[in-house]
Amino acid sequence: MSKRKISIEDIARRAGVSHSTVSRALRDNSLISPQVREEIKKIAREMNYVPNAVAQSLQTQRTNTIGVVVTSIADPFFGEVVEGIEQVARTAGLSVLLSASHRDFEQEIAAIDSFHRRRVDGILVADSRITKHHTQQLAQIAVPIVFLNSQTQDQPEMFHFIEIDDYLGARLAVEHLVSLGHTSIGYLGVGDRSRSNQQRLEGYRMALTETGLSSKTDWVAISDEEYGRTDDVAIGQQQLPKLVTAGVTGIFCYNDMVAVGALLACQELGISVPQDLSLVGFDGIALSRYVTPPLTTVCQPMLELGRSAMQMLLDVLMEKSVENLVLSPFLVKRGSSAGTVTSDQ
Amino acid sequence: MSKRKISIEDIARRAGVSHSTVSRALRDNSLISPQVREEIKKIAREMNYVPNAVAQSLQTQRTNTIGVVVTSIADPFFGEVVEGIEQVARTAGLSVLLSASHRDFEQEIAAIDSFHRRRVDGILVADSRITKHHTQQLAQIAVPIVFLNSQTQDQPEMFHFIEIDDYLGARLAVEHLVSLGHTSIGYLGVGDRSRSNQQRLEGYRMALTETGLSSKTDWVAISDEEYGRTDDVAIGQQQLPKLVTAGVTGIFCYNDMVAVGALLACQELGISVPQDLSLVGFDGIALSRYVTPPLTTVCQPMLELGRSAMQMLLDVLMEKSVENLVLSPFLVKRGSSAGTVTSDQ
DNA sequence: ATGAAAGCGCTAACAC
DNA sequence: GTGTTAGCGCTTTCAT
Repeated sequence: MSKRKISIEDIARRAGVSHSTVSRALRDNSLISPQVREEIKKIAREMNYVPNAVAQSLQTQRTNTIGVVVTSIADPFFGEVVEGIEQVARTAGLSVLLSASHRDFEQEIAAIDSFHRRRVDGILVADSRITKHHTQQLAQIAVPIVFLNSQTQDQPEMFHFIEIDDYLGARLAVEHLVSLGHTSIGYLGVGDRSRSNQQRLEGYRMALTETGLSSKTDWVAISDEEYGRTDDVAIGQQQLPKLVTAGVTGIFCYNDMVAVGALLACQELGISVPQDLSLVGFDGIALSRYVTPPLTTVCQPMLELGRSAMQMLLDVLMEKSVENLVLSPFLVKRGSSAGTVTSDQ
Repeated sequence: MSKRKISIEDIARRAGVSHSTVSRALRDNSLISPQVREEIKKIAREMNYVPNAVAQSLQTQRTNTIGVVVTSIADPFFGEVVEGIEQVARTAGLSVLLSASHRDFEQEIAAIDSFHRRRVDGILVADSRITKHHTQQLAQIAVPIVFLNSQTQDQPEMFHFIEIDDYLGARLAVEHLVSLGHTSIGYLGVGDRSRSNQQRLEGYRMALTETGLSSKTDWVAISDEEYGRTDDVAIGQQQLPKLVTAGVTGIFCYNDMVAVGALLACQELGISVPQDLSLVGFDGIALSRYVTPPLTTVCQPMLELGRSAMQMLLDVLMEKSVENLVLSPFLVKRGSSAGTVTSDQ
């Protein structure tokens, strides 16, 4: 915190008033005569006074700070989300503390705990791994928490959450492929994201069933847990061959990075996308637009996810009533998917 | 800051000791008898005591928090950098406050000011727009600041900085193209990043001169300021045709996003990369690996940039002597560049 | 309209 | 070893 700074006492002394008068003047309290108020402000400016937010926080019991936990800061998905969060946080005069959980339960708790000690006004947790078992400890915290796309099966019902409709997303992807004429549609998923992966898989199965199609067991490829630690692109690359062997003509991928991996594998294997195989991603990260062919993908409104989550937290802080939110993803058709009725077969 | 929490007073009362004894016990002060210490810790645990970092900060004059300013949180480049920062910050027990400047001078100052009020222990600013004119105001701050890849021409010499060698980067790019046999090499830059863009352009010119080649004026395309607000991909797309018309066979692009834009434009114009035209990017963001063809690019060690910057700040805080750092970029050859001696011309 | 005094929760001299 | 006291810089009754 460096050298001693100017305090309201210093200003008070210089202005020949009490420190409480300074405090009031600086905060435009209506009871201070306009003249002294201006005089005090002038002196404060001259002395380069910078209010000490720490002292203010101790007194007011508000830090005007929120904590945000994401799995990885470098992940383009969370980049967008945090951008959205920060935008509305700043507008509301709140600063954001950022921490990474690396999809590790311990680190997630550690981050939340650190925020708790720092007395943040609220916490946002993306991709949480917290289950009901730990609800107890968290309940103590008494700090408003909003979960974004929580990955736990049993959402602690006492907290607020906002999430994207994975079932709907999966349905959009599958229906798109079906509408293109595909009948052998696979799913390429990841092993360690319990909830979203599971719901997308379920959604995929449901959509298939509803359209009168079925899914063979070998049309679903999920990476082993061991690969879970690898990056998603690698997962896509490793798993793609299986699905091709299984004979699918269209694949719904867990997310865009996985889809990119699949695309890379196709290039290596001489499989043309979308002529030989259609690929659909999930998320709609910037990257999806720039690969060749550009990815057809189920977009999550990432910026809005962040913005709305922050707005929910703001509402909680202002003690408004808050409804949990389920956001709808939307399909963006691009070059990686096409019909099966190939002319040049 | 929510409801009233347990304080050391509460624990003291319950343990039948004074609050300072509790304070000492909790912090393993050697003067407290082991038995009471454990007893107190036990009680603290039972009462779910969570130390109030705000009060600690007010007393110790340290917040164990640093502030980080980047131009955009969603930018993949800064994502990596911040990831690096957060890693070493957390290891050192520091939390990070994150804010975006959107390449706007006012917002940058506002962010720094906000950090100042919050009494952060140190500040990291990436892509700063601060010039000597404002050095005065900043000097008052008396908070250690480390600049990362400062974009101002006149670096305030009183602060620490770490940056990447743009001249060397440009040279690597140009020499690579030259070694491939190119003699008509262009530069595709952006209009609003004064320093890095200028140094890369200069480096490009120097490298050309050194290898005995020249550069025609229309071999350099810089987007207008107006496009500056658009995204880099759009800039690349818009500017590429000019350079092609000018007859270059190889282009050094300001960064990867610009290069991707150029690549997209090529695809539309039916220009094959690298057969008809070689492209070299800058940064080495993940995306560069996944476009087709993958980008040959001058990589900045992004994670290391963040880590080292944070380490520098840590050193400053521990009052070690600190040297400014200039990091070297390195070339990664991939598919977007190739020789000019085309066989099928 | 302004000042005096208490207190937010903690650490650290200084006593004993 | 442990308690007493002061104080970090601010906001906020309560007097006047």
